[in-house]
Amino acid sequence: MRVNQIANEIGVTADTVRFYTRVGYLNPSKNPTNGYKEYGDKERRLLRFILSARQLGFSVEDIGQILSTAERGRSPCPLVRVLIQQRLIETQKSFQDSVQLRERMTSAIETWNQKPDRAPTGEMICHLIEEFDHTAAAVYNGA
Amino acid sequence: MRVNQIANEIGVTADTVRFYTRVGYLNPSKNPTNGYKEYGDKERRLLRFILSARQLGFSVEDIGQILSTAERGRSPCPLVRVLIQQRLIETQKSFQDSVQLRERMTSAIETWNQKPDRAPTGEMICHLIEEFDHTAAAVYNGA
DNA sequence: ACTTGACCTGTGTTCATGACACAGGTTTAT
DNA sequence: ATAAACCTGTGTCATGAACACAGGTCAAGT
Repeated sequence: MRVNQIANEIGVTADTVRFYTRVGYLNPSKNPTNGYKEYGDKERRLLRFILSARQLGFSVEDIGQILSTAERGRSPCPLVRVLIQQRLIETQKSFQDSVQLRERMTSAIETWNQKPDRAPTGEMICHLIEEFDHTAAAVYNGA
Repeated sequence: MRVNQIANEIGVTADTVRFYTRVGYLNPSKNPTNGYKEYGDKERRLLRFILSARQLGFSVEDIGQILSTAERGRSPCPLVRVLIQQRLIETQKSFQDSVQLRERMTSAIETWNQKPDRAPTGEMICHLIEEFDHTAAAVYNGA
């Protein structure tokens, strides 16, 4: 099985398979006649596992730790339970960041509907952006 | 004004100031005796503008376009109105991604509370992750 | 046997946005 | 003068792949 075959079978791009190979999580054998990498059952199982873990928000490095724990025959489950808590916190944060950014953006768009375009001056580059920031700061300060 | 002074005054790190200098948005003069960069009023205004725009979700490249439009004396406002719509779409997407990931994560954590740790086998690396993925796929398929 | 063209491969590079490392210069205190 | 503390610019690193590209392979046609 070569890189494109396994990629198609699992439903990812060849570049993704190459990436996980490059970082050492997949260890295909090498066809000596042409140097092509040969992926087998073990790699298929590993790749599926990697994708499942990615779906759950584990980082590529997390997965490396999980895999190497398992390789040593130890249960990776305790580590997995710890790591997902950390990743959940990060996800909450990126969720909150997205919410707040979205609020700022929609608020700006609405405000800008009432405002004209204006050429830049020595003081202002884009009055929409600069004035909105003042407004937002004022709101934030409770003014 | 040197890099740390302007950075402290505006409330960012010196590395951030260096970054915007490197990409050419800030053009400090150079002290010929020691090679240090000298930031002045113009750079302070520019830096503030850059940060305001970043707060609104514009990418660094967006800001480059906005700045170069303004430099040519043209109003950047129409561009700004277009760009923020595009960035808003991306923000919505990252918001949705965060929500869905969070759901998967919390659902996994809850499920895992009922499950024991287990050592890896030839078939399984981490039964928590692999079994959760089956479950999730089944739910998704309406089973 | 040979050639053409289509497809495939591995390796190196790029993306975004700063943070970090580091060798050397500068300022302050002694 | 000297030592310590601090500052500077430049170069590299980080994520998780996607992309570029030179060359290899393989089937079809001649």
